[in-house]
Amino acid sequence: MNRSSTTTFFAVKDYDLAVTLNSGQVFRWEPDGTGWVGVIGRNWVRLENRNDGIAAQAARPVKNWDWLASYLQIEVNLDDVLATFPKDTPMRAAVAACRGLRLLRQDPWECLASFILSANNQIRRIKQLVAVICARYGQRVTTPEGYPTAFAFPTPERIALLTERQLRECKVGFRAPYVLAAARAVVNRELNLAALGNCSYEDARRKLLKLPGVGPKIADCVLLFAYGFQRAFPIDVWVLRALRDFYFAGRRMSHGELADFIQRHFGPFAGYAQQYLYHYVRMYADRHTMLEVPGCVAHKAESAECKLCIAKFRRR
DNA sequence: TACCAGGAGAGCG
DNA sequence: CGCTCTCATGGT
Repeated sequence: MNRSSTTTFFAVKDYDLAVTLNSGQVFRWEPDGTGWVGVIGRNWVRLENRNDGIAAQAARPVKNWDWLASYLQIEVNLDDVLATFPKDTPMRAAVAACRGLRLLRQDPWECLASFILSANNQIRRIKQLVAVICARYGQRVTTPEGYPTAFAFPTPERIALLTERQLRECKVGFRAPYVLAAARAVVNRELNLAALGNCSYEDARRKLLKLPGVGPKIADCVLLFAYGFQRAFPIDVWVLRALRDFYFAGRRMSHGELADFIQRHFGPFAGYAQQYLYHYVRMYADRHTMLEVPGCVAHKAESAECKLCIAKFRRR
């Protein structure tokens, strides 16, 4: 039995915190020197990469760190995941560019509410919205000496008590009634988030899709990032561009054609592969560089239909 | 100024 | 089914 301590260490290889915490799957982490500070549940945490793993610091002594190991998915052997990816050129390039990218296992309610806020929004702004909502309505959590105050993500009970107006005052815009409806659905037991993990992927997805403001993309984000359904394959604008340009020569695809291809091509860890594609194309966007991907069929053919390359180019 | 953002709902043919 | 418009808001 380990002694209670405010610090611990996870021996793990191929785990890059910067890539993982900035890959658009979570909105609660801020850089702190050479590490990262965030709140998981009611716990303030600081994480830092070491050569041979991850050093963690909490605000209070911790006896059992299982909750953090689960959140970080420490036990996942990344090589086993990567080995299942298709061996095509775009996936190879994405894996090479995103070394150490992992999928977290987040709290379902926080994940659901956060991704409802993500609709037609930008990551930078989603982070701001979440921070404001936590600061305004979340419970304050203990922080170590010298660190600014930190807040937990507000419970569905707390959100359900708010008015749409109060949420709009947090600048969430048209998403206000959606967040409110989700909170109320959880509180009045129309939706049992804890039970979704025991459902099949299809059942869980159907139940999430009943919520207003939750469509296929947001449902798949929650199923992948909070429940670990590895089949879930969120398709946002960037992933759609990546699929279209990498695998369909820049032409438009029907929904059926797309779903068919994804199921056939990406294997048992399709959701993981999706995250690599997403972060891969997005990291070039942030650098304002034109994406010259070996394997980008449309680009290789110098077709004007390579929307991904055009998008990068126009961002300069 | 116009367009975009880890979308989804409503109205239309 | 598939298309288009709209929904707040802030950044480029």
